[in-house]
Amino acid sequence: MRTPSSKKPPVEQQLTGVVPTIHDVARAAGVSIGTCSKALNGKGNLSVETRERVRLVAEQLGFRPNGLAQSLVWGRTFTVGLILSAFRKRIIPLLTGIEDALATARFSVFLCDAHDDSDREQQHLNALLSRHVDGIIIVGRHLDVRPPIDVGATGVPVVYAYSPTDDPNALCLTPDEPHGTRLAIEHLLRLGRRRLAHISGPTAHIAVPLREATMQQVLAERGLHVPPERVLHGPWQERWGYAATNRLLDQDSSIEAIFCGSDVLARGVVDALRERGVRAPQDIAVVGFHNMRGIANAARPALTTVDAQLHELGRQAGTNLLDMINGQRKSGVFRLPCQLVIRESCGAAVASQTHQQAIEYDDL
Amino acid sequence: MRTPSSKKPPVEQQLTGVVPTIHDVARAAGVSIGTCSKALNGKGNLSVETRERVRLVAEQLGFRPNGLAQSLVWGRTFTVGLILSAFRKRIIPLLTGIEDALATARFSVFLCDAHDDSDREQQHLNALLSRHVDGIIIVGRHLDVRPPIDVGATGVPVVYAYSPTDDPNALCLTPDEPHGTRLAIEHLLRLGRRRLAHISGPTAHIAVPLREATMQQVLAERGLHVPPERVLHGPWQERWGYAATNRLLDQDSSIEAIFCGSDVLARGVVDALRERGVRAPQDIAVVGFHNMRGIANAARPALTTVDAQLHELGRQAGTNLLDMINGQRKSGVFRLPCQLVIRESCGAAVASQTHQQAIEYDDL
DNA sequence: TTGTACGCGTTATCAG
DNA sequence: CTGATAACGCGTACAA
Repeated sequence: MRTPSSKKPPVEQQLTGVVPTIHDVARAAGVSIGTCSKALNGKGNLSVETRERVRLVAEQLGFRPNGLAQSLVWGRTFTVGLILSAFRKRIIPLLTGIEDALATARFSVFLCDAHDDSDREQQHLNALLSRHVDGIIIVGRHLDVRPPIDVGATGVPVVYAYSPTDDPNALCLTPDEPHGTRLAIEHLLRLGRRRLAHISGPTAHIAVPLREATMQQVLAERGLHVPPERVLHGPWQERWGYAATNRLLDQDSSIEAIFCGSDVLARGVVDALRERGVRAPQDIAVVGFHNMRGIANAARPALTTVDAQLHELGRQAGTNLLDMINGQRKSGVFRLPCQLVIRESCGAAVASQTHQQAIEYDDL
Repeated sequence: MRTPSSKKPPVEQQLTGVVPTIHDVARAAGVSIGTCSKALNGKGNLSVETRERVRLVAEQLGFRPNGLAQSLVWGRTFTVGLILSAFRKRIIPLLTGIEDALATARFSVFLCDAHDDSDREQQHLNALLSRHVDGIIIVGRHLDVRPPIDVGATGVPVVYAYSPTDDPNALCLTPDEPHGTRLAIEHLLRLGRRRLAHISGPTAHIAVPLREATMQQVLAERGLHVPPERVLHGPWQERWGYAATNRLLDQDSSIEAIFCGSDVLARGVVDALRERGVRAPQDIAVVGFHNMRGIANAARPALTTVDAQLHELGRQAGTNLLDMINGQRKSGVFRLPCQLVIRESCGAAVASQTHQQAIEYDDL
């Protein structure tokens, strides 16, 4: 039998009082806990009077149902796990997109940072599974294919966002960088630029050679080509963009445009051009990648760049996961379109300063 | 009575088999669930043989205790809620610090983004409380004092990280920016700079006037002072740092050093100096704030700047919360020391490029 | 050394 | 219209 006062002092309820359970509400309202539950959840047939009375009492006591007990009964927790290979600036829009979609559906999100360590990733995964999350989102570090996670017999749905995996019946959402590259190159061609150069990062990760190949392909469709000596690889640093530009222009003054593997590099590029007295975009147009707003807007001229739409990708990862949690089966790799953001460094009226009005006013 | 086979098909266990409970383990091992529990948790007195047998069976079945049920029994969930006023780049080190401390203690973290909306914050808080988190960390948007949250009668411990609150018995950890400012100014004085200028952001948030006041105070201790015309406020943009520098030098060529309210501004400053032919640091030394590595290292010269040690602050927020969860009572506002990172723009040997070796090699 | 039975807080299915 | 009572999965005193 249940001791009526299993709580310490059943007296004072307000200040530092023990949190009330449904038993307390039932007792205070003079009904059974069954009735109480029905009253609060709007189920069953109850007299309007009792229902209201119970609700009032619950309100007064500050009753809040214990989610653990609910989850145990429901077999659902309304939580999802978010495993990050690493916590980087660039994926913030992705994270907010995911959070948006899930919080809207009243799901809570477990944040797990694997620190690029597969052991830690496994630990987090185990924790998530014992907490019975309803779904999992994996955000990889690069766009390279990553190994799939093993949820065992739990059947917990998994979505891979950003980096895909090679498990054929997993759902992967990844930015369509070839599409973004195509947008950029076609934009340059439309503006009459023919003699391009490409400054990018280390070839170790798939994204770098992929962008380069796509660039060449788009150009090839017009019978054009970027010769090897106008393609330069180095570290992802402004200084490399700067140095590469100087190296490039020292040996070839006929270049009409530079397509960069990132905004960081592009900023180094425009700095180098300005200091050489080369006008951008009139003499040489520049296009970046990633649309890092701070960098792109601070550059002189502000950078035209490819936006991977990571917030939208995150949102879709979230909603797709919710669908899967609701029983839908989904799989395959989906590449989401990019968008070209046009600023002064290529295509926008040089005088326009509208983009700069996006003041980062919170940067304290 | 409990139906022995409450699971659908008690046959296949491996592929897509239902996840086993402690009952399944007990049955498979031929013991009662009580014995089973003890065997798995190392409690009670069991024969080594049974204990091993049970453990083996559990292993084979891939048994994983249901955390919900455990939490219900323990009265603890080993989870904490992390409420962010807004998700900004700058607080990433803070977040990783928090995650580090908590994950090490095997706590899971609920990530809640309030989007600068107090209603959403309240919703997240309610969700966290019904999920019975063991503790909560609040990360504000600015360094200004923020309103406290109300955990009602739950007694859930709360730590405010970054921005403090005015609840006298709350625990707040916030960077000691006056200390950081003092480090910067004293560094400048040590290098013999006397005629300083200050370029900063909008005065709306406390951090801006506070840094300025501290600067004046440190100078006053040496009988020095920065006159109002050498203190400039504007938006947090590189362009403002650039413009402010030009305005400053147009009317006063005797300035020996510029203390900036952020690295973003400082980068605009060094660009302006270079383009005017003013040498930094020889003619004018420059100090920034925040140590945003990308910006600070890309600037020419690389920026000497104040680091708020947010990773460490996050770590301490985590460990302090764990202490409170374990029963310790803590309160008060604690200001954590900053650190001056010396680079070429003020104090470091100009030729040294060591800092730049911190290549952000993952910036794909 | 092992098993039984109760409790954690809630929902849901029955009788009444 | 309302009240017992059985789950949900686990930990643990207490009994055997």
